[in-house]
Amino acid sequence: MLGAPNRDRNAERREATRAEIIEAAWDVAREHGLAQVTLREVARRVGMQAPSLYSHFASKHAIYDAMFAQAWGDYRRVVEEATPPEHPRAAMRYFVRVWFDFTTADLARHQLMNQRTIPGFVPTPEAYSPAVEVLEGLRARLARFGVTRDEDVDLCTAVFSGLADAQLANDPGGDRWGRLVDRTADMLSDNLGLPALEQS
Amino acid sequence: MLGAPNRDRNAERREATRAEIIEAAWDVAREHGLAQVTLREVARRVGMQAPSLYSHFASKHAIYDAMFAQAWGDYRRVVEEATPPEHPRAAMRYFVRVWFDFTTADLARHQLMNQRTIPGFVPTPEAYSPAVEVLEGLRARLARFGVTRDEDVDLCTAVFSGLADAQLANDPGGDRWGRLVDRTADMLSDNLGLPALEQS
DNA sequence: GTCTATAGTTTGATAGAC
DNA sequence: GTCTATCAAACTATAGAC
Repeated sequence: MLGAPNRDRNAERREATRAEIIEAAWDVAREHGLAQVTLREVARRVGMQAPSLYSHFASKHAIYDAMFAQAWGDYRRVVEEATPPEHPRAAMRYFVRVWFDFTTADLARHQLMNQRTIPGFVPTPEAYSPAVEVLEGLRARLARFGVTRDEDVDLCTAVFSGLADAQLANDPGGDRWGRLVDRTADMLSDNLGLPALEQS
Repeated sequence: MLGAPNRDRNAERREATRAEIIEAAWDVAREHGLAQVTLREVARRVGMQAPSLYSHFASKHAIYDAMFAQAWGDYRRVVEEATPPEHPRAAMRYFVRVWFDFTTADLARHQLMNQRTIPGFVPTPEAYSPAVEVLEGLRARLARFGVTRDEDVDLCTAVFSGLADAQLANDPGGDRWGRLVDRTADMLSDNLGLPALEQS
């Protein structure tokens, strides 16, 4: 009898090709804009003809979908691997900072993650699930500080993204709103009634 | 000699046609999305053939440009005609409310005013000027309350738009973030050190 | 799995008659 | 100022050979 190999080299290469395509799509998005991603250009960069992409993705939207999932998956990993400070106020600063830095680092990624800029594109539930988990993670972390009401969490998310949006929209590549991260976090902490930092 | 007429009926009708075209474009944008506005569909609604639009606008972007100018002009008018409350804290609530209601009332308009969702479209300086004036107006009004530093104004604008963005992105047509308008305004007032409302 | 060839569609814009 | 006719281009997607 033939022993079943414990690695599927075909599947591995297939997955590698998919990753290559997605990476090329990100490159195009960053250089020319998210909506300007074309199959021809993506294919050109991976050394294929456009129709060959259909061996790996069912449609162009499927590529966007994979990019969406990857982006939110990356952010989830960033959040999960990091260890926020113990103190609630310090943690709040940390949450805002991590979100701000991640979001403002890549405009195309921000547009895909947080805006509906691609006509007709709606992420599939599977692609969307990392985003849901991120929000649940935030909810859980805030709950440890006694922040449990939906409206409190909603206030946080709105203020978080407002800051990053303003930075990208009005001063891309700059620091004008980045300088307000700590202050904004403290403002939220005040409003939520988080305990003051002990002074020594 | 011929007396010069004091009304140019041709110019008036021309202007009326332009307005009609812009209105049709808004209708399409609201029904199908801002990026899905096509000259054919706009023309159809005003009873023209697509090429006829070029008698009134030099390009499709010129239509977007006029829409952009109109949207910010409308908001400027709303802000200028309104009389905010005297008290700083009440005024802050008022500012946020006006912005929130105007922005969330029309997603397509919001995308055109505040996001860069149309590939390649950049508003002309003339179209942009109402937006600048709105910001200057806010700056002036905040200055009356002693809020003069750029970073204070930046904080306000970021929080304002964050709230409206969250509403449109996560609960369009709903009220989940609308309920946070007053609270958010108060949070800003606290942070800016605005005087407390006198209690009776 | 990649290719060539091409279908099929949509779109912005121009030329020129009236 | 509006029309018809048409261009020119771009794009996604499919069919079928290899």
